[in-house]
Amino acid sequence: MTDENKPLNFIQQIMSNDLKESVVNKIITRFPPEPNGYLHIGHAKSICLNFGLAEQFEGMCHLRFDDTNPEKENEEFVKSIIEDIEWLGFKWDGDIRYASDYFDQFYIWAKHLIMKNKAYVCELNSEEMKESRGTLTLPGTNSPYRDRSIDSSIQLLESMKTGNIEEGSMTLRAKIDMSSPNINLRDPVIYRIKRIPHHRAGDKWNIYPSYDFAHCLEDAIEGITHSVCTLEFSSNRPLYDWFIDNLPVPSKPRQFEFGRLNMSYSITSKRKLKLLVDAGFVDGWSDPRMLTISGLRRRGIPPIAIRNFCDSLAVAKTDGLVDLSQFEFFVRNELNKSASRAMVVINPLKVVITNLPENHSEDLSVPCHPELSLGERILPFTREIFIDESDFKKEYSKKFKKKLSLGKRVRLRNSYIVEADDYLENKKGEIIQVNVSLLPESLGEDPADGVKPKGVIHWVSADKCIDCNINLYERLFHEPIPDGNGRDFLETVEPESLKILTNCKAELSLAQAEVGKPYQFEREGYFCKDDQNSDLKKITFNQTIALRSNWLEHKD
RNA sequence: UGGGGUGUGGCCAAGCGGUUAAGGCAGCGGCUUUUGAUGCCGCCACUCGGUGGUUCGAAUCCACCCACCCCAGCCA
Repeated sequence: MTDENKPLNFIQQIMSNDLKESVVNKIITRFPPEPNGYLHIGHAKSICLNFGLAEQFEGMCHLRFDDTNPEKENEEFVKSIIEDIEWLGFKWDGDIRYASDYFDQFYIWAKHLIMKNKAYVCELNSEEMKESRGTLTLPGTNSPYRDRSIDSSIQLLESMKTGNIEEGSMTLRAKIDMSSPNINLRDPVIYRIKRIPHHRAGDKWNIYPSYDFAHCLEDAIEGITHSVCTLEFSSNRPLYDWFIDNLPVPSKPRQFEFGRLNMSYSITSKRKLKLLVDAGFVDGWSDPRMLTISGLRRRGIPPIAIRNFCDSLAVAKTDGLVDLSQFEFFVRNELNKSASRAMVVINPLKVVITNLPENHSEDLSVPCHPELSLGERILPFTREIFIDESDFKKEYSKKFKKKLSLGKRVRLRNSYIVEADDYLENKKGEIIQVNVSLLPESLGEDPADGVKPKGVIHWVSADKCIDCNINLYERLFHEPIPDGNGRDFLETVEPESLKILTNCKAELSLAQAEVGKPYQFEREGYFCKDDQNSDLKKITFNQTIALRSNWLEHKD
């Protein structure tokens, strides 16, 4: 799985060293999602990192839901997260864990801090607390409740817990240093009152632990050795260490931060993705235009492509912007290897092969892949076929040499060579039919006269095909950094990013297309059957990604 | 602005005092091809945010400066 030629990243170096010097004897990592939204490609990087590290160093990786805020969390999100991790192909060690399983222990440790005079119940409301916290340059001032007695804090915490105190009126705070240059250390909140039930803990609690208090303790309880998170938590690390140092925890985990993944023309923020979903800009969390794991799945991107992409990413402390094309490379690379080939005409134009009898029908057996033995499929070849509108033009031009024009010939992919004789137009001057003649001996052979066609085009039998819809996608945002320089990212949403084509013609074999299986529609791109808009009458295919094209109009 | 972090080609990134400054993506040129796909070949930083210094030798060490990111939720 891991490439030995690749130099170790800084976390691997630390782990390798910790093992060598017996700082730890086994690496234990964790992936700790908050169930308040769906996972996206940024999480995939973290998943691949944490699970990958555990595998590489023969350690363990836990899956733990950081469910400390019942206001935003629910079971739907828990379910989707589990589904996405499994789909990516990872298996966590032991049972699924939940921060809420440790609530009793957290409470005991909170009282422990009070007893050691390291925490106190504060009656400042949020505005007052904000004022007394100071600013980046000014130190904060001590809360008037900072020196209240230990007994009083213990009693008030108990009342907070049992639901006798109004929300927002009291908090439990760590007693650290109101003048610390690190604002996180200015008596941070440990517990806040939320008199709402928890999706797992029920109505047992009216107070819930804050992230900073809970996260390090969860890690310590589970024996996590290396708690890997993203860069924005760097200034929380001293607080992480403070709790670990001041509580009788069973182990001493350490936190390490790496740069999160940003992708051009995309949003990798759960909060902002939720905005897109809630405002109806997209078709739910699994809209194929979003880089959510479920969106990528619905779009037909193989999990291995996501993993290979994530593994190619640097684990460092720089926060860069990865070009979407870098991801697309891994998608095409995987799909080219694994996708079955098929022919689908997206904008059909009727072609009549005039030198074939009316009822001509010939079954061509053709391979499903140019190199791999993925089997064969039957292609019915008949007198009337469809080709794509863009593959015929009356006049030949050098630029158009690979396509069909009057007097010129092309190869029908997997079939015969035809030559265009004439065409029919409607009143509007649109071409509605092309008449061609077929070169009889040209199946699998070069033409007898030695004039080889320059191009190959795809086609579908007009009578023996299926109708289908095709969803074509463009990037969801028209700015490389949708939320760049203070802009509202919703304003950069591209309204035309989904194009639905309803008159497409697919080869017969695609009637049996399976959801989750990738297909290459030759000369067009990669597609998959949509799991939401396909029915027995008509299938919808989602475009995964177009084929690369080096062909430029201005050349030739 | 106090604190924390980061600056190597269009993008990502290796580099850890002595290399002609890896590699990938993108781009460009060519060959092959019954997918203008794939594959293959070639090109693409006299220079590492800037300026000084240390050294026989600096992207790597030191000093100062500049730019960008994160922290002032009872979010995570």
